[in-house]
Amino acid sequence: MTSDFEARLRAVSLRVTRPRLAVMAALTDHPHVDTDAVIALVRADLPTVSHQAVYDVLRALTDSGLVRRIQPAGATARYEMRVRDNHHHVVCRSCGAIADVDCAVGNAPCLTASDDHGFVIDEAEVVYWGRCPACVSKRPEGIP
Amino acid sequence: MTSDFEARLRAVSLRVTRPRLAVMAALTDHPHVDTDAVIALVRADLPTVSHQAVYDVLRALTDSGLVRRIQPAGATARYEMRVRDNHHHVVCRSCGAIADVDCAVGNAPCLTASDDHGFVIDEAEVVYWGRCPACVSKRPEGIP
DNA sequence: CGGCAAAAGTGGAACGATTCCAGAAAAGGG
DNA sequence: CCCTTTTCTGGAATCGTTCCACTTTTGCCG
Repeated sequence: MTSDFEARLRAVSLRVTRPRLAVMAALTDHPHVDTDAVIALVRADLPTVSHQAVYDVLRALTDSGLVRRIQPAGATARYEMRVRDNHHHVVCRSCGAIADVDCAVGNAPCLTASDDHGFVIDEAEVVYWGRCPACVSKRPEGIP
Repeated sequence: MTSDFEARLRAVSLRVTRPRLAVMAALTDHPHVDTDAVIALVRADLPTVSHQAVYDVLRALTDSGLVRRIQPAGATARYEMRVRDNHHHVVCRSCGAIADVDCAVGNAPCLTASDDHGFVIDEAEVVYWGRCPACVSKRPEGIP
């Protein structure tokens, strides 16, 4: 597993460091976590890692395409390892929980805007907003 | 025009105040502006309005559905008056420019996730990422 | 028309996520 | 094993936004 992470890092010419491996392990076990959670998870293994290192690692991994950053409106950034498969997310308005959703209508339509205003579009991001099962059962009616 | 804004405010039982009318006028003339820009536009008419008043007004209008807040990942919040018509946005990766895009595939598919994980979904938000005509013509290749 | 309670606005301080910075440590090619 | 470059540390700074206590306005009501 670690050697897999190593290979992926080398494939994008990033050096293999303990903080990077720890971040990749954390994201593999915990999809959709925010930076604070990543810091906590990484420090469980490597207690001396600085918050800045985690920010740097997340940026390096995101820039090189090994990690995907998702940032629902009004929330802090979250990260996941699942990448390059055009999946989307459902976000709970009450508790912020996130779940994966495969592309609703296949591949093509998601990337096709009705009028692109001359923009060169390379990605269509879809966020479904609603309430998760737990929040719905707590309060069947509207948001608290 | 102002009387239209008044009517809309009263319709959602909000008091009619100068700052609120000024914000509505600013958003009508300038779609997709951020809070700073709204503050500047409002102060052109009412120089003494505090930044806090603008934040409060934007929140009140957004909560009551008169204004829509959009917040592309990694950018500050932006606001628009066009509301309740299920339109989406294209965002330029280089300069942050935003343009409106009508729903790509009609109404139904946009709200239909392939597997909703038990979430009660009430909205599907789509953001198209790419590069605007101006940025493409400046640097036809990748992002700077 | 003038008064009153509730709603809005003012100005300034506080906050939280993220970034900037300069120096120390570690990675990996020769 | 050494040297250059990349990465990490620790602390300060930034930026958008929110919190707070107090003052002003709005709009209902007599």
